[in-house]
Amino acid sequence: MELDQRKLQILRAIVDEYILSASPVGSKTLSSSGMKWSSATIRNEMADLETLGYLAQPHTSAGRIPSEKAYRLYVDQMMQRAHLSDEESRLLYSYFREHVHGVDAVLRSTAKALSEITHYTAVVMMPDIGVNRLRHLQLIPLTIGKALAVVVTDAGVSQNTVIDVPEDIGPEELDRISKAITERFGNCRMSTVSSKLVREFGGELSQRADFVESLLSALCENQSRDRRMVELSGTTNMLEYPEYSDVSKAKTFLATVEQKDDMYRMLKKASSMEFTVTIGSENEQEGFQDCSVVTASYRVNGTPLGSFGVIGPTRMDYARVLTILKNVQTNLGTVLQSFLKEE
Amino acid sequence: MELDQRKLQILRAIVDEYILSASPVGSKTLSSSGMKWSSATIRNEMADLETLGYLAQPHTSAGRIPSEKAYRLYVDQMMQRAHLSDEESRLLYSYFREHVHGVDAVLRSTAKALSEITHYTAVVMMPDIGVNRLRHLQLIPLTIGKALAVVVTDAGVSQNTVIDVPEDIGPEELDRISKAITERFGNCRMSTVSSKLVREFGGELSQRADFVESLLSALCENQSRDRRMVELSGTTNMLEYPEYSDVSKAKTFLATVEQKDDMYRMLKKASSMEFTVTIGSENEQEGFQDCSVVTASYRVNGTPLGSFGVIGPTRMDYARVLTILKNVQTNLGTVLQSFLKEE
DNA sequence: GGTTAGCACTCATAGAACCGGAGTGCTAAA
DNA sequence: TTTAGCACTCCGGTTCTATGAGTGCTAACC
Repeated sequence: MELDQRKLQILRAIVDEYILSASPVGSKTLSSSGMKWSSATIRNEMADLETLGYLAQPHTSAGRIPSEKAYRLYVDQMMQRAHLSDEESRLLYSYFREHVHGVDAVLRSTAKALSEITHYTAVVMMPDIGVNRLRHLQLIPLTIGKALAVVVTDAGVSQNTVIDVPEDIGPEELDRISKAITERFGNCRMSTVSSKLVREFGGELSQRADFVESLLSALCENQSRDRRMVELSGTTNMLEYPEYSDVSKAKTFLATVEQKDDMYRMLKKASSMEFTVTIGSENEQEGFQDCSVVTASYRVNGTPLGSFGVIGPTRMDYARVLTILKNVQTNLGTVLQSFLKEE
Repeated sequence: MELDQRKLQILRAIVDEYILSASPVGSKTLSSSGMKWSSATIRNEMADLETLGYLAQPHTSAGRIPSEKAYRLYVDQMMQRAHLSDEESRLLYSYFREHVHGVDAVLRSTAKALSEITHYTAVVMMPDIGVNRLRHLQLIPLTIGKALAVVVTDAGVSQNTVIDVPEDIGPEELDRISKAITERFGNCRMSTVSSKLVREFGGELSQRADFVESLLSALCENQSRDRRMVELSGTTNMLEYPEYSDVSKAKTFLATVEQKDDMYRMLKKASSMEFTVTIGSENEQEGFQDCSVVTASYRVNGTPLGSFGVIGPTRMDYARVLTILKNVQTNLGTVLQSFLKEE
């Protein structure tokens, strides 16, 4: 069933107002603030919108609040593009100018910027290493039987990994192996640097095939096991909204958001889409039933590397958040590009 | 003014009870739970204790709550040693058995263990690099003009640092410089590897003295600027205590605890002491006026490397926390020792 | 027909009044 | 010196009431 023009207009006004005030919107409020119909007319329309499932009443004789269905409609069709003030976009940009020490730092800085500007909670996924190209592998001896593997890719530096080394491999040989791998696989995507290729390749590496294989699997495992691959910021911002004036609600939210595994899965899933908006119960996470999550992917040369997003109450300012995300997306694209310029 | 035996006994009972219940303790409660005096007697003593400043009354006709002065006395003189159940100490120990991938991982695991076992907020300071001995320095070329410096010390791995490199130094030379520095300064304390020594030393290094100098200063600066040098865990545990059922209080607490710079300073200061107990307003931090902080230092061969601690409400279970910290301290000492065995 | 004014009705919220109970301080007796 | 007793205080919870924002419905209006 199609909503006519007037219904749409009223619905939008209600959503806009509710996003701002967080309290149910009444017909009088609307008619006295720039609506050209009387409160009675609006009342009738609101009753219709309620039976259609776009509005809900906390109790009789309260105003209406938007349902999730309404937010969905709002986001998909009705929302008007928000505008960032010059100062805001300058502020936003400055976050990317300051820290240029590698991809990780930029992404962490992104999380901070997002949370500070939106006043919601921001979450940023560190890029999957698989799509990146190997620049340099260095094995550094630690103690007997242990070494540190440092992987540098075209997108920056990955986590260091502590690996086991057969006792008969000395520091010099580690160095030689590092050089051989770097030389052979430099500029290959990490995901293709598999043990298969190693076995096919002759020379020094083939003699140490077992070791190299275990090395690579250790690198991959470390990658997937590492929980620090999502950066959070502004978790406590949520405590400012009346939705979370109840401590127990705040606690479940904070607990959910700190499940880095879940956050990672969520962002990973979203990274194939340019933007996603997930409203209330559309979220898989138990603790996000009253939240909305808005994400954007960051990409370099069209390849999606990962995603980042903002988590807020369902009545979040979607328009504003989306423009901010769009802004960050392009900024981030430019900065990341600069890390890969000599592809 | 000295407190007689009976006053002490009553005071202790009040503190014990208040730590448990979080609500003011009345004279009847005490007399009916194993105290050998009548409520009237206890009442008189409580009145005395109040004028002496050890107790406070939230309002007339409420029970008494301990003042900070009382906690101080309790901690310094009256507290009885708490006992950990076998299961608890086994659990505690298991945290140190699981993750043995380097110092950082152990300390992170420590934070988690502390917060989970105490149900308070735990904070652990990463060790200062200065006291450690250099094992290996590796410079890895990133792009033109940039390189990654990886420092391995006897205590494990430090953060990686991105440094600037003069354009006329190529990958091979970086490698040679790495080796030269490693060879010359291997086993020296990081703090003594200063540019002075570099200048005094002949050979390749002296030709590149400027670069090496800037390299070392970059390493030191990175060390001091890095905000990730304190690990937090269980920040949201505090929301479970009635002290923080008010969201605004919870927010100020969380905000304070996330000031990693301040936390670092606090722990750094405490690391010269074996244990510290800081009660309420004794804390420098604004947001900790209603909290107590208990810390312990971790040391290897007698040298203090850093410290860790627990933050909770002033009515925290000091006895229990202290035994747990003591336990962790020895465990940590043993584990860290094993990283340095081949000194 | 759609639109609007008017009116009775609902119900959450805030404040006032009230009460019970836990706890005190003081006094007097043991 | 200790304790029983008693009057008093005051918080916290409950109940009651007034207020007002907001509704649905009806009837008049254009």
